[in-house]
Amino acid sequence: MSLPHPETDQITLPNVLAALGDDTRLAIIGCLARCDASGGLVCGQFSGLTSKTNLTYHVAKLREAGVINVRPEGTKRRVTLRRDDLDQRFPGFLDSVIATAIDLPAVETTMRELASATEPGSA
Amino acid sequence: MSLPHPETDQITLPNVLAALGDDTRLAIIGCLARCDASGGLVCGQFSGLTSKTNLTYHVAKLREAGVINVRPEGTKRRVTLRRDDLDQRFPGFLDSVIATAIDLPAVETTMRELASATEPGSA
DNA sequence: TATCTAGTTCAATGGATATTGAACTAGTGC
DNA sequence: GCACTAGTTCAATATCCATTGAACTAGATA
Repeated sequence: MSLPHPETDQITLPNVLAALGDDTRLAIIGCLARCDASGGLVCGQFSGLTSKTNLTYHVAKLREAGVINVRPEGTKRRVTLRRDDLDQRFPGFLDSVIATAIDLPAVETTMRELASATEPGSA
Repeated sequence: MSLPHPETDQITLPNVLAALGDDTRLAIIGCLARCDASGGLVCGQFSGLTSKTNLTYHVAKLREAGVINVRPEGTKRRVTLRRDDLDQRFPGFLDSVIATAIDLPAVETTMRELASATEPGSA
C-alpha cells in the first residue's frame, strides 16, 4: 500500500457520508459494487464519469474517507471497495447504499461503456 | 403539512447522503433517533448545536432531502424522523446510520442539556 | 392591543469543494 | 533511449455551502 489509507477504526461516519454525498463518487461506488468480485476496476475505467484530473480528485476523496482501497499496479491504480472494513465499522450501511447506488443512471451508462469496450473485436 | 416535503418516491439516495454528510445535521438526526418515540423534538431543542438562524437552514436541508418531517405546532415546529419512508426507500440504511450517529459527541452533549433543562425545578 | 416566543427571511461573508487545463512523473514495451 | 499509457500535481476558477446578524412574521398570552 503505497498510498495513505485510514485504519479501519479511523473511518468515521461523517467522513464516509460526506464522501458518498456526491454524484460522481456515488457512481464510482456503484460501478465498483457491480464488479468488485472480479477484482475491482482501475481509474481509467471510470473515464465516462468525468475528466481524468477530476477522477484523481474524487478517487482520493473516497480513499481518504476509507471507502475504497487504491493499489498501484504498474502505471495503473486498482480500486476496490473496503467492504469488510465498512461492514465492521457500520454494519449494514454499505449494503443498503449499494442496493440503490448500483442502479443509478451514471452507473448504468458507465457499465454499458465498459462492457462494449471489452467486446471481442473492439481491442 | 404546511411546509413542502418530498413524496416518499421522490426521496433520492444522493440527496439523503448529501444531507447527512454534515456534522450539524448528523447530530440533529442522532438526537431525533434518541427521542423520536416520545414524539420528536422542536427546533429550539437543538439550540446547543448552532445558532437559531443556522438551525432553520439545516432543518430545511433535512426536510427537503426527505429525512425529517416538520410540522407547525403553534409558534414551534415539531421535527420527526421519516423512518417509515426511509425504510421503504432504502431498507436498512437509516438503522445503520443511527446506530453510529446516536453516539456522536454533539448528540451526547445536546441530550445532556435537554435532560437537565427538563429536570424538576428548572422550569 | 402590547408583548413575548419561536422561528423565518434576506443579504452578506468566508471557507470549502468541484472542475479545468497545462505541465509533469512513473511504469511498460519497442 | 524513445514513445506511450495511466495517472498526478499545481494553480486558477467557479460554485456551492455553512454561518452570521439584522429585520421580520405568526402564534400565544396577558
